[in-house]
Amino acid sequence: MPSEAFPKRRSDCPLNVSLEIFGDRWTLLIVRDLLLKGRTRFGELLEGGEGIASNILTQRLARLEAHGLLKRCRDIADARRFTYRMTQRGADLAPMLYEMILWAAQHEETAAPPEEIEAMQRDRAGYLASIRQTWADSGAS
Amino acid sequence: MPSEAFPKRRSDCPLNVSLEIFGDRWTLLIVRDLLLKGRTRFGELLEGGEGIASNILTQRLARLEAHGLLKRCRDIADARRFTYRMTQRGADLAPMLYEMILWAAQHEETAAPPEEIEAMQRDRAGYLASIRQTWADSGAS
DNA sequence: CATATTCAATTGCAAAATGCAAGTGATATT
DNA sequence: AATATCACTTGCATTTTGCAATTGAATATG
Repeated sequence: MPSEAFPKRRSDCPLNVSLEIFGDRWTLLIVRDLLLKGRTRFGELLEGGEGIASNILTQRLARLEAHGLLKRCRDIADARRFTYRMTQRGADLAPMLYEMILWAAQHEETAAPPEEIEAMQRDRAGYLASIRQTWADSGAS
Repeated sequence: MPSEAFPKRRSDCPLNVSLEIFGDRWTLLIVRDLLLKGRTRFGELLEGGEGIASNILTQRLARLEAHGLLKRCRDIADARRFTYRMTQRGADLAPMLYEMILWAAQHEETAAPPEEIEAMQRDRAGYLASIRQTWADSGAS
């Protein structure tokens, strides 16, 4: 019997599988903050800029953890705290994020500085490498 | 005052902009059928495999059209029908779809044949070119 | 012409997800 | 001991979704 985090799939099409894991308005914003902005704590994620509610954040973090995209650990220094870090599996979403960001920046008016977008476009590999760096710096194992 | 299809943005972050346009469980499945499977009609999209409801399909098609990702035309042969085709703007989502498909196929059990995934991975440019071909064949202008 | 069928879309209504404010318990700080 | 912080959790109103039945326009059939 499928649990809450793993309801029965509508189909096994890989695109659908992706959408059932992170196809909603919030999940990838959390991934952005963890992977691209180097955030690690609940409170930091709450202030992500789009105003996610704490109950939604809790639920999405639990779902991402259940799918092995992030891991949740007690903070060593402060036992009230947890740290949230993307796993390798989760960090592998970077190329997809890159394409989503680039599409919007090219086709819509966004807050992304044009020169940054041009740099992204010019050096995709470099951009992805810098994400891997951010991720590694956050203390991923 | 923002219309229904264009509610006020939560933020102008390009990732958020993308998510506000197609960040839900259904929209990209429709894009998949239009762009990758060469479907063009409402009835074909209804039978996409995941069982989308007709009211959701109508709403998503309208939203995609409002954002200029597809265009809706009366069928020349049968005036009851409409044809739905991705625009260039919409077809530019192909690299993102590629990454979403690849991620799921690499990290989850999916219906995608492993040899197809390996071929995709080996020749990204070729895969994207074949999508452009499918799209062009559907009669896009 | 009359009837039936196809097509895209709409309606009604139940169920689920979301948004928001307030509250909880465990831990830390003073 | 008193207060503050942190990560949730709860309650409840609003919104979105899912599903089945239905609509009206256009087409096909007898």
